[in-house]
Amino acid sequence: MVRKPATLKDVAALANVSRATAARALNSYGYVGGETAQKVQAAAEKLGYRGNRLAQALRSGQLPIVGCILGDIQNPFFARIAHDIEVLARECGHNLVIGSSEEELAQEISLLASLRSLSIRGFIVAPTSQGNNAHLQGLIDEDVPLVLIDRVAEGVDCDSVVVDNEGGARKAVEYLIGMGHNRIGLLQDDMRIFTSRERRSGYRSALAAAGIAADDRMVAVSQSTVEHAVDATIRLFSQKSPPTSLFTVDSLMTQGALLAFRSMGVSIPHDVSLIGFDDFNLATFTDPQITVVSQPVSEIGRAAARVLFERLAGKDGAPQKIRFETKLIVRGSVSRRSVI
Amino acid sequence: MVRKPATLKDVAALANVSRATAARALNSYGYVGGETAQKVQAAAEKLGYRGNRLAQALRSGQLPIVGCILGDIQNPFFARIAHDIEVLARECGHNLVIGSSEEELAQEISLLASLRSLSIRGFIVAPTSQGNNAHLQGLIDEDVPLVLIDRVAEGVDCDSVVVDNEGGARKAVEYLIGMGHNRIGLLQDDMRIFTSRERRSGYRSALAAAGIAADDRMVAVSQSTVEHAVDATIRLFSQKSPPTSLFTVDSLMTQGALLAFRSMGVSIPHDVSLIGFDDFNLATFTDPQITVVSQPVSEIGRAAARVLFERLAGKDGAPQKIRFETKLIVRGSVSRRSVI
DNA sequence: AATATATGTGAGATCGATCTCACATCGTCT
DNA sequence: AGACGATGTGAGATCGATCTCACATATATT
Repeated sequence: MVRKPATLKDVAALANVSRATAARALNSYGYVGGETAQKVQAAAEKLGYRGNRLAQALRSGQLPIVGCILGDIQNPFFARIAHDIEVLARECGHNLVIGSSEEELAQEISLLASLRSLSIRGFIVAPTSQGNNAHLQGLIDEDVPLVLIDRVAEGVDCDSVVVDNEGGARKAVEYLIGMGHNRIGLLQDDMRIFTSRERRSGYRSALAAAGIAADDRMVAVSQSTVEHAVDATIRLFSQKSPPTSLFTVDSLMTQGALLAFRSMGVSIPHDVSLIGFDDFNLATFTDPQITVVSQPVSEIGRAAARVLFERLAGKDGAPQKIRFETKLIVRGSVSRRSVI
Repeated sequence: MVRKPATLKDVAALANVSRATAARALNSYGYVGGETAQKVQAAAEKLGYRGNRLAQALRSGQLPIVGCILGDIQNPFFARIAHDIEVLARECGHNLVIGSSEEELAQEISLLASLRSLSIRGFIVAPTSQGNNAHLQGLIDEDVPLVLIDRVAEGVDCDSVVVDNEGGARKAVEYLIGMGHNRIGLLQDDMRIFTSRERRSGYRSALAAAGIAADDRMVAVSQSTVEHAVDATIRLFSQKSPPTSLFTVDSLMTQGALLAFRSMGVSIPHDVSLIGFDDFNLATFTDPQITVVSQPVSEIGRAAARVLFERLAGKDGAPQKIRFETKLIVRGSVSRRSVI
């Protein structure tokens, strides 16, 4: 029952022509007699011939696969992006290899090396690290198309798709300040991560503009998972004089903060005000609904894929740096606080 | 600046040996002189040689990649599974290609064909369809390892990892009945989908056991996304005599139902009781917390990957049919109803 | 000393598809 | 009639790694 897939040789034999002719007939290039072409088509049909993409790739040097290295597919933000990229890739006749760096530079590097040895055509990467991006520069040096997504990497000059993190964070914090808050907490993930740095920078600049001194006790750092965020929030709010409001840098952390507040019996927005970066499905179900800075998630993956496939199609030119705006969506998780 | 990656030939030339010897030195097989081996290693090192996996694969007939076709990576259930598979694959020196069938059989078939032409080593598939599984049978006929996940396909005899859908659904509905409900709604996705059928079957058998007649007006069908579930729920509860309780077959639909109830001003559990299949992060944050039937999501992907890699390692034997138990987690979204 | 065995190495075939080149066979134009 | 272009086709090289086979040496055994 174990029959090997048919090869071009088989097709050629069945059609009584040479491999070269069979190839011409199937890929329609060069001169092929009409009748011959038919014979070959028929033979291919009968054998269920379906070219070996590996062999084709060996010859052409390129496998019709694009690689995608993200922080974590479990994060709905990245899941959405991965999905959109996959859809576009399929439309372009490519498949998608996914790797998760788990925010470890070493992992990212080894994953990339492993994918490169596959002669993959192009990459979309959400780089983990700030500096140390020789592995990414290496791609560029060898003219392998690379699109950075969600984050840019220092000193790596290539296409990128990001959002206005700093501006979004600033809007959020300015809104809190405008509502009378001055003890504003920040729940962020690791400083190695670009978005985390930018969002913190927006947080800081909003504070500075309002003349509020930065205070490290107002800042908690955790990994970007619901569980870690719960712990970090509890720690942050167990201090003697905790923040009166909290800005969280992504939706998983927002959810973690929500769960933490519930477990601590802290009421939102009565006891603490909350505002998150990145919208999420249940943000409007919770009571109160959660005020967030939203980013156009559905655009990001598509934009990155579009740029990548343009490059694969041979488009030259200066790197495209796409940056989407963010939007403050006011709901009910922030309350006005009379200044004391 | 564009230097091609070094090939074995380059290494051999630099080390002044033949390609064969270089290969032997690098892969340590056959006889190689100690000194020669060193020279080759050094040359490889200097050139940054890193074998072309494509060429290796063409020769061996197999690319160290496993394919994974799921319904939708955006579903946190599948995202979790994909993540776990990716981690295990990496440990086994493989990469992961992901495709989304979007619950379309045609898509699943074409995706599988496209991945097969890559000479991928094995597959993990969540089959969309009930019958019509010739494409899956084709894999088995050619001895390509295949593990079905979350769902099994009729007439396809291979490894599989599923949960006790029927039992889980029965537990949920029995619990509702025990709480005095007899107008029990079901929000399910397409009947083509295995889990949907099984969970409905559990729903039906619980009703039947309690002597409650099945009523099609109590059943709503929608795609498995939050948005579609919102609409379906609203339709279901806009009838003259709507259900007094609802069982939803997955977490996205549960979230959709929650949003729908909120928008309709229906209070849980006062007006309507709700119980969902598959737990989710915010289930304990909502007010009330949501009662669910949980499945061991973190086990499923890992189990499937483990089985797949055992097969890839050459393990023979009868198909493994793994089936995990589900667990009813009682929280606060179901209220006792006095029988009228 | 002669044969057997262990140890190293290289030439060339192979995987499957593609592409260049050479060689046909037509028709057409001067 | 001879020549040139258009049209069709096949032989063989190529992509890069691997593996078989043949051929060397060196060491061991009788």
